[in-house]
Formats: sequence, C-alpha cells, structure tokens
Amino acid sequence: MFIIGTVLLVERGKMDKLDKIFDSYVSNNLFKSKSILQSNYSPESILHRGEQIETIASILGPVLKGERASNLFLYGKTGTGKTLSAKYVGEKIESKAKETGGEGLKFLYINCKSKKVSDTEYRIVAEIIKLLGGSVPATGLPTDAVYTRFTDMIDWKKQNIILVLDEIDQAVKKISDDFIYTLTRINSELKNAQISLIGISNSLTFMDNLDPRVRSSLGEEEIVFPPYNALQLRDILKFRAELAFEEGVLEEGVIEKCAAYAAREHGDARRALDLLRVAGEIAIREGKKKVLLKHIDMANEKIEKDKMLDIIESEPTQFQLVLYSIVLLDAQRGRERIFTGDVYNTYFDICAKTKNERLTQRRVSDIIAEFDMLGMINARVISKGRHGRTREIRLMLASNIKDKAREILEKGLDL
DNA sequence: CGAGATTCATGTGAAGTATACCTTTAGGCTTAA
DNA sequence: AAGCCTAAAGGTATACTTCACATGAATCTCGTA
Repeated sequence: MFIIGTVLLVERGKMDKLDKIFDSYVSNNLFKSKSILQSNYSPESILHRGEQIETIASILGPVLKGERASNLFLYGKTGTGKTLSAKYVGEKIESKAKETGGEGLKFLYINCKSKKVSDTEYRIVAEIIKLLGGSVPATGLPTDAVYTRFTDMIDWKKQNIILVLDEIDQAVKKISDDFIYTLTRINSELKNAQISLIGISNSLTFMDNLDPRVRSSLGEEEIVFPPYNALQLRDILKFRAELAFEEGVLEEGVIEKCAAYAAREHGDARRALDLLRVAGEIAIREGKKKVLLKHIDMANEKIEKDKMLDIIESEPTQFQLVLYSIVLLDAQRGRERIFTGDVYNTYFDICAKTKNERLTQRRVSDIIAEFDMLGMINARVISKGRHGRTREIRLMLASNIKDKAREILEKGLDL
C-alpha cells in the first residue's frame, strides 16, 4: 500500500529535489528520473539517426534564408525515430531562426491520429489553427471557411511555416487524399507566407495508392527510416537507462532482453523504452531491489493489455454498450458463434436495464464494423443460407483481459 | 436427383432528421459628447 | 451618434434514423430420369 502510494506520487508530478530525498528514505525507488523513458521525452542526442537528421536539416535549411523548403516525406515503421527526428530538427531550426533574428519561422507538429484531432479534415485544420494561437469553433463553419481562416492567419506577414503531419496515412484513410492536395495547393494562394509540409507515415506502401498529383507534390523529398536492429536498440536503451535508473538496479541482461523483444517487433524503440519503464514499475511494486529479467515478460503482457483497455475506456457510451453485449455473449456462449442479431438483442436488453437510449440496428451494425476496424473483434460477413446473412463475430481480446475489460465496461456504464 | 426459385436476416447505400454550435445581422439600449 | 449587447436568422458538422434495395447459400419446388 505504502509503496503503491509513492509510485503514484512519482507518476503524478515531476520529482523535485525534496521528493527525491524523501523517496530514497521511504521506498526503494529504482528510478532516477522516469520521464526519460517516457515516449514524449526528447533526448539531447538521437542515436543511430545521424544520417536522417542531417538530410532533414539540409532539406529544411533554405527556410533560414526565407526560401521555401521542399515538401518532405518520412517513412518508417513505428518507433524508428521519425517523429523524434522531425521534432528535433524542427526545434533546432526554430531556435536558430530566432537567434539570427528571423522571426518569421514557425514549426508546427500535428498528430493526425490523436483522439482529439482524428476523423475529420475539419478537425485537423482546426487543430493547426489552434497551434497558431487562433481559435475555431468545434462545429458550425463550412470546411473551406476554416481553410480561409487558416490562410488568413498565416498570410498577414512574410513567414515560413513548417507543418508536420504525423501519421498522415491514418488521416488519409479516414478522410481522403484531396485534403492533402488542398494543403499542398495552399501555397499558391499565399502571397507572403510559405508552407513546407512534412508528412510522416508508418506505412511504406502509403504513397503508392495516393493521387499522383499529391504524390509528386508531397514527396518532393523522401527519407526512409529503417528499423533499428537489436544492437542499435541496445545502445539507445543503455543511453537512456543510465539517465533514468539508479546505478546498478538493472539485472545483467535486462537491456539486452528488452532490445531483443523490441527488435522482434520490427525494431520499435518506443516499445523497447516502454518495456523497460514498465518493467521498472513492476519491480518497484514487487518491492524488489533490482529489475529482473522476468519483469520484462510481465511488462510485455501488461503493455498489450493496457493498450486495449485504454481504447475501451475512452469509447463513447453507445459503443461501450455494444461492446459490452459482445463481451457478455462471448462469456455466455464459449465457443458458439455470435451473430449480429444476438448482439442487437442483448444490446437492446442492456439499454432497457441501464435506461440508455437505443440505437437502430442499422447504426449498431456500423458500430460493430468500427470495432472490427479497431481489431477488438473479428467480424466476417457470412451467409447462413435460408437463415439469412449476418456477421459472424468473434471477440479478439486475449482471455486474460476479458475480465478486466468487462469490469471497465461495467464501471463505465454504471452497472 | 438436380436445376432454379425462394427465403431469410442482415448488409449496405442514400437521403433525411435532430442537435449542437457558429456567424452574421438587425434592433434596442446605454453612454459619451 | 457611436458602441455594445442580445436575439433571431441562417449555416454546418456529426451522429443517428428511415427507407429501400442487395446478398448469397440453405432450403424448397418441381420437372425429369
């Protein structure tokens, strides 16, 4: 109890000196500074990405002379340092510009996948404007009016904007590619300002199914981020672990194991760092003095679990109701197959019980399709012949998190 | 017995509705000159 | 008269509903061997 309390404390705020001293008396805190292992931390130097960073820098360079930089496109699997490198160069170039007096440089970073932005073109542009310090209503404006507002905001003076669109493939999948086209075309409507786009994508094939016009304008320059291999991952982990952990709390081989795990998952450095951090947290919770090898296995499991549960928890009520129906049926039926009709019936009952409004079957059908997209369930349209057509639904949650998922849903739904 | 017709239970697309929120506009009230 | 506030009018995005039609294999029907 005591220990868990401190862990929470440490998680909440950043530790100041006093906390640090107290902590060393109160608990066996293995971390020197945990934030270093968190994914939003940008290290002073980025290992094994020198080449890419230099290339980016040289492409963006012209901006410092007030010229427009080429649009740039970064490929690479998750956790290969794309975002980090882009942000890194962006920040450097921004401060360089300030140093040399040129005020007219703005570096904007947008993640197209994050919850508040995702889904619509409108929200993405709105987010850009917010970053520029303006504000846009959440709804109510025609989309092109938002674009106009955006151009107005930039164009009042001579300046260069570098706009990073992270996970751009997600945006294109949800919306369509003419939204990028609009963005690339904005340049021709600007009189004073200039925009350079940096697109970041996980999918290597993303460019191939893009409108050719968009492809040529966005991909003026392309940089590929290859996955890290186990050795490089080890270097990165070592570098960060030294800053993050107290000395000597890592069991021999812990770093190597993390690196190996992550290397197996297409060289994902973020994953490796998460693994290490969570392993540390588990070790503390168990009251151990050292992070052991087995903690990494536990961490691996926990991370998978948390990812799913987070998604579930943040889902809107109606989605939770539908998912809850599926979870219930899954528990009831065991191996028996679940069909849309079954889900709708239980959903119907649950709505009655919880006094929630009931959606139509049509809508529920769409919701089920969306869960399918999320990978939470596997839904396949089959024909049962005389007995009609339906989706055959299987819950894809690992069995060890089903109970937890159910718990969260019941809590979320006030059951 | 087999080929076609039927049928069921939903999938799926299009169009319409409700709601929440935004801008613009016009009128009315206040205030300062 | 100028400035400010408010309410009404006119618009949009989003989530959902309604309507209508599409699907595709199990099952039925019926002609034929």
